[in-house]
Amino acid sequence: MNDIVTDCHGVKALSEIFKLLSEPNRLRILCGLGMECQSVGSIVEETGLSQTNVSFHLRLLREAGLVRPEKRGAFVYYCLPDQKILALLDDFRSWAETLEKPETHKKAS
Amino acid sequence: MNDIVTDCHGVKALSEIFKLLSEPNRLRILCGLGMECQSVGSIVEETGLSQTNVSFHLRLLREAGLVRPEKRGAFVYYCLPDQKILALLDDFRSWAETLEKPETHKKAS
DNA sequence: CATTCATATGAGTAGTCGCTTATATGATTG
DNA sequence: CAATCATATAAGCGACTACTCATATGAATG
Repeated sequence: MNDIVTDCHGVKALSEIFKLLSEPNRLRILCGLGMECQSVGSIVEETGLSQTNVSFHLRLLREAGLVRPEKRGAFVYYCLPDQKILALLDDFRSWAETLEKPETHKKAS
Repeated sequence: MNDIVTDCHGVKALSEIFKLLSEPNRLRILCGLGMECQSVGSIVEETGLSQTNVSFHLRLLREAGLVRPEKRGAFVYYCLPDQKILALLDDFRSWAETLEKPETHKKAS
């Protein structure tokens, strides 16, 4: 019995997570939530995105279970279900920094 | 310069990596490379994708440094630059399985 | 060198994504 | 309950993506 990785099952589900994380603004939202739960308005303020846009992204993250809403009066606070993702993101980032991109052969004609 | 980017630096680069990983076929290609370097033809066979399509995906992965080409006669073998990515993918996958997706409120009206 | 094999590139296209401009829901306050 | 605040949804548009077909490059072989 090989690894998940070796026989590649779960690829579809994994790719969907990555698709969510592939949007810079969504990634910023998640990063901002790292510290503590935040209201939508607070996220709007912090990111500089429109309220509509933030709501749009939050819905996608919410439906995937990447963030969890929490009603507090008229406000909705969004939280990370666990902190593990922050560590994962950090691992990924430090690994990504080690990647050597090949030369981009630009011809001076 | 008040920025979230200071908090979440590297977000742009990270999101680009995730975008590459967000395509199921690319993820499968990477998985297949986990064990050993493979020729393009071998990847085509293994994935069932068209040769053109595989070449297209390989270019993106190559340009990002996620795979490395290695000429062997008329063949080009593609390899992972390091095995770390396999561990990262596996970490991500097992974390993803713990995510609880919210109810999708279907009204039977 | 001409042909064949292995891979790469380019043009075109259907579908998806992210964002914007309205508008709706639902809670709070007077 | 009317008005306002906080958030969510809907429709539409431009940009991007993944794929296909056609073709190009470059190595191996006769």
